[in-house]
Amino acid sequence: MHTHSSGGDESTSDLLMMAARSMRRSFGEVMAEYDVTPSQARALRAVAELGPVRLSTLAERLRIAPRSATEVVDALEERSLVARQPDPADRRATSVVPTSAGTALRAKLDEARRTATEERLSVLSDADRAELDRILRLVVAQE
Amino acid sequence: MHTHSSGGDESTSDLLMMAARSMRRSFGEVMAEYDVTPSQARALRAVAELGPVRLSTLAERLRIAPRSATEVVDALEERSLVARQPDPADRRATSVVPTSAGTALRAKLDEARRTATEERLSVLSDADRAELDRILRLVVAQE
DNA sequence: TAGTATGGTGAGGTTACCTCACGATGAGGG
DNA sequence: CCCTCATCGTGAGGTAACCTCACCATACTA
Repeated sequence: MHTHSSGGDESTSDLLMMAARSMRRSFGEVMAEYDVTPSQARALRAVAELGPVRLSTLAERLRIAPRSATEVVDALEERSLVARQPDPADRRATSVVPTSAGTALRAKLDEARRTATEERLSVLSDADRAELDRILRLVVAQE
Repeated sequence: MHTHSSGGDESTSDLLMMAARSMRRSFGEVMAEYDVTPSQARALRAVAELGPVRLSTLAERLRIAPRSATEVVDALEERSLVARQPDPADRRATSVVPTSAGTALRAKLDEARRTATEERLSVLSDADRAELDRILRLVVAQE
């Protein structure tokens, strides 16, 4: 059994989960201020990144069922953060585009998310920070 | 602006979130095999750790409303993984204890979780692993 | 002992998912 | 050309995991 630790009794993966959760939590608070739910924020982000995108493609990107993409797009459309457009190439499809308000909010949220999450890493020295970055990249890289 | 990276375009916190998500995903698959939902697994774990525990205390530990603790305990009780007992010290309160089946399942899940999450870290050398552990401990330590 | 606080739970609501069925459209074969 | 079959989005309806609010029984405090 591994015992790499020297402080508490949590395993390395526990620590990773704890760190991630605390970040999620603080970003969650920020999102709440903007009155946006996590799933809406994810979807807005994806739409802003993908430009005009089909619902099915968006669903795939968000790893949710197409039906669920319909729902979150409904919510964003109601807030005028995205708009539905007929896809010129396929009359069955609708493509989703961010409105200017959507793009603006996305930028704000992105900034807030960055701030909230990076804040948690601010205790680290530059060297530790770089080490963490390097090691996590190894972990994430495996296919 | 920080640019600690040398590989992709994700920030360090993004990487951390990505790693955590992939771990959650693989553990989720394992839990599904045992037909236990994530919240049930968390609650079972907490009950097993805390021994006989009041619902309100359990709620606090799980960071959910007392009413929600009632629900998850209902679910676990229905599966005979925990039992409700009258608290001898306070007749309003009920304390929750794991059954032997509950304790057994908890051990299995714990092992499965460990395997699933640690698997993701297995690409790391022992030195990197220890470094990651040390650095994450710093991040998590800030109350 | 009256008044207030606390422990658990019924009732009812929300979010974010899901599956299934369906109508509209597209694409390929005979 | 039309018939079949796949695909696109969505209505209908369901679930898990939360929530608040109201309530009753019990405990604590003055």
